[in-house]
Amino acid sequence: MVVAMPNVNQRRTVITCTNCRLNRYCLPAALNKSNIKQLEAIVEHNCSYEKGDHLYRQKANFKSVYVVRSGSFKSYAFRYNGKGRVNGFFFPGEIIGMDGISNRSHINAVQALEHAFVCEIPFSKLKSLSLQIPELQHHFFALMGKEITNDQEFHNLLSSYTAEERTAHFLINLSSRYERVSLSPFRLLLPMTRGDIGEYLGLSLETISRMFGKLHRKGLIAVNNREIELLQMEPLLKIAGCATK
Amino acid sequence: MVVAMPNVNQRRTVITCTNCRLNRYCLPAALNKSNIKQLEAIVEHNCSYEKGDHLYRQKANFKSVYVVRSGSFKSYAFRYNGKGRVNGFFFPGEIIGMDGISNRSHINAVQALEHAFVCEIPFSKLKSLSLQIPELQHHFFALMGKEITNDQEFHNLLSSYTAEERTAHFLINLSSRYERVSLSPFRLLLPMTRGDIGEYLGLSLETISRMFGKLHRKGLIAVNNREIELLQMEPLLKIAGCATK
DNA sequence: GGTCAATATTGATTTAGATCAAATAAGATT
DNA sequence: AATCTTATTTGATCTAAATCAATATTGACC
Repeated sequence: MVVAMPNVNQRRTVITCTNCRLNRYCLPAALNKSNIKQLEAIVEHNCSYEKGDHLYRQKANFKSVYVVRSGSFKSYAFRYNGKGRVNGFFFPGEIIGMDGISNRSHINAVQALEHAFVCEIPFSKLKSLSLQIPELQHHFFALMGKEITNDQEFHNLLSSYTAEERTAHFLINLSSRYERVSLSPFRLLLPMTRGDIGEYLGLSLETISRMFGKLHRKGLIAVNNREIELLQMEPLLKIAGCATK
Repeated sequence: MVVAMPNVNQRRTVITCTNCRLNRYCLPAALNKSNIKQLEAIVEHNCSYEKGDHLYRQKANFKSVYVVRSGSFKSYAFRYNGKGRVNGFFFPGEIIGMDGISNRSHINAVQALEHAFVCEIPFSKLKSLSLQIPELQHHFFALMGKEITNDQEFHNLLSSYTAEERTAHFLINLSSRYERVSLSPFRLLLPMTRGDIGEYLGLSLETISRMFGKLHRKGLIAVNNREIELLQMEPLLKIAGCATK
């Protein structure tokens, strides 16, 4: 059902895939106008979450995948031994919930880091529609493939990068994800704590703080609590282990 | 095309999905007999690789996914800064190549660790067939989903487990993968070097050797070069951070 | 505005695992 | 069998980052 709920970005307008500002980055990107209408019909637009609310919890039944419309989320999981925590952050245009596809239950919990809206897409309906629309099937395979390559590049990072390299990589990565949805790539407002970043990067929160300090002293970034400004991209990219074109 | 090539497991027999000893673990698992025939028609059975041969290299065009029939492979990647290496091992029944789906080019290279056979499945044909056979589409989504959850659990391991925990986890994980294809889960013949394991687990090769020694001194495993015997599963599972049912 | 709790910084100390360095041991090649 | 190369083990030392500890800052709530 399409709901007439005002949203941070598009007030007083009925939200649909057709008029959504993120449709270039989301599932509709692969579809023609009539197919987008079909997609719209299965999407629950603009579900609202407050900071700290859970989108789902560990072991919850898997029913849907979700796309962030505004705000941000973190996913986390612990094993029975208490180890392990944050394993992902999600920003507008990004898909949440693929951790439940194989098992029919989610291995992670997902929690809003700030007030946020998401669209919910029931997975069984998405699969049926994918059988009718080859482009949609193709696109969803590609999205899952992207998730796989991202995770593998992260494996690489965790198994061989120093604290400074990980921290720089984290900032560069956020920068490009912010840029993708027309947020400033040079002025990052972090919705997560140093502790969250540390768990995500396999470092202690103190080390994150120190690495921000180190990059600041090198003149590469400016740090003001949760606001990080990227001042010199070239050296940052180099430290992050990204090709500098 | 079906080829009459003798294979380690099934000599003097034409290999097809129907008669393959791995068909319970592979794509046919989800299909009925007539659908399996359709799948067979698009699979290139029994491509042979010698130790050290590459299945594909980094940045190679993505055309197919592969299923290991016998033998084993490792995947690896380096970034331009030289960091990062082994990021996966593949055993019979497991799928290789999903690192190429999103980009149409592979981010990893994949190399045989010993003499091996694989089946090659052209991805465009697999996608077409998936549009006709909903069970196949469902199953491939599930396989990709499984890859995603595995990678995320590995994120957890690399960001919060000690050297001993990682090493135990590695052994337990191999054990269950061996068991799945009817190999002994207690007597592991490792096809990879300590260096490969180290790169995979984000540890030095010396540390892998020392951890094998440590687990040996605790009486949990016996080590004879590449042959590892798991002597006490319960404490191993505990160290590995797995629930001991 | 004032109190409390959560978050972040900074310094001192410890430590797990890396690195350096030999010495075996196993496989491959002739 | 002898040689060479590659892989493994083991010990000594070093270091990056964790941990411990204290303080400072920010934000939430009454």
